Amino acid sequence: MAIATKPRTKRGEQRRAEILAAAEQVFGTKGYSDASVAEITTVARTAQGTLYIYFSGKDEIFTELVREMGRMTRAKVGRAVAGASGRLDAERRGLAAFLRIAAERPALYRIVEEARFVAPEAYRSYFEDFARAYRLHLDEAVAEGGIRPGDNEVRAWALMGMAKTLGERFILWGRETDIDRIVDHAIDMIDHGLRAK
Amino acid sequence: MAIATKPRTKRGEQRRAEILAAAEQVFGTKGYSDASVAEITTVARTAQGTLYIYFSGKDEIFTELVREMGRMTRAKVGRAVAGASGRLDAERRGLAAFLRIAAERPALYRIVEEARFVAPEAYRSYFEDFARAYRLHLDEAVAEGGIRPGDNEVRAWALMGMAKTLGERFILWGRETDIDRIVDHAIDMIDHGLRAK
DNA sequence: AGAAAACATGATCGTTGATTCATGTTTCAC
DNA sequence: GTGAAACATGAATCAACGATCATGTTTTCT
Repeated sequence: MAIATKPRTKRGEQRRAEILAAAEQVFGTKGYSDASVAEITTVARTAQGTLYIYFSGKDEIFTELVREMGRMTRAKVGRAVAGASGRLDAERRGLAAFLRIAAERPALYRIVEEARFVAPEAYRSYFEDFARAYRLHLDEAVAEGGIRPGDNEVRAWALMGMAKTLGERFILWGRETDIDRIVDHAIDMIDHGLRAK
Repeated sequence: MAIATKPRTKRGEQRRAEILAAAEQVFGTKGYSDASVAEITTVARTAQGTLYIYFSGKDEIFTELVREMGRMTRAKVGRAVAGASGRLDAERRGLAAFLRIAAERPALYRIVEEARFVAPEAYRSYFEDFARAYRLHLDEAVAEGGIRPGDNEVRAWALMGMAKTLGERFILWGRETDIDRIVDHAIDMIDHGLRAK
């Protein structure tokens, strides 16, 4: 696999973006191994060889999509959480933002999950980066008395796991349109726990 | 792909089991597509053709492993939860049992997750069967006043998601040996929620 | 013991699909 | 406007691997 170069012209940028968009669609619907380079380039309306100008191979283009999802998720969730009134409000906004991403880019969502097997490095850093930030926010909230003390590393991963699985079940499979309904119920549990008063 | 038959002799039973065990190991370490039938049969110390006496193909043996994980998880978690003093104790025992399975059979754990892409039907029924039972137990607990009312479908999936992700992070990646520590912290959140009193 | 069914073998077949590259076209700096 | 660099093409290559099957061995049943 030869090394690929960054595009140096406007046309190049565009081609690369077209190929990425096509790859998102094809990987997202067929999965990594059923997706062929031939199909990706057909959808992108380019020749097969063109893909290798911008990417070193099938796996690199896949990994790049995982990175894109990482950037997007950090940006959107970060923005959503920015104006929150406290940690529990931030949890609500963050979860809602995440589920909205799943609804808008289901292909990208699946790609990240499949990355666990196709691009384990990229998968791990996606979640570890997210967890690191998550944990820090929880630590701050504990310090400020907004939430009860506890193990925030465990909490961060538990909360990410909830979000992932709710997305899979209600957005990807269930095509739930009322995201707020899911968020309300999940947040109620995160907020108060299950124990009867 | 020809249809495969159930073994009719003791030797047959044993061979099939040997092949399944080899497949668990190979699929679990290399993943579905990097695992070759040749390697599975080498590990099982049989000829390649032998695999096709018991399984119709590479995908069927993989699916069978997902079913095995389903049976084992239902059995072990069911047994663990049986003597619980209430729903919250059942949550604790169930989560602990699940994480112990992840520690004992990490290959099987990975296989189930990869099934999402390799054998989606098997993957869905694994989790939907589990969710159905989970939800019923939560419904009962609400009826008996053991836990607060709420949407138990959302709760069941949220709780399964927590368990899955904690297993991945702390058992598969972190090789955490103190399972009870993880369980304690997670259950504390499930029990009381995050909100400061 | 003998026959039939079940099981085991592994070399071969056939398909698939990622990657390459020689040739042609477009862009852009000067 | 011109030349060099960048970009585009798609047919050909090549390795990998799942599945098969004709032949041989073992088990079971009476």
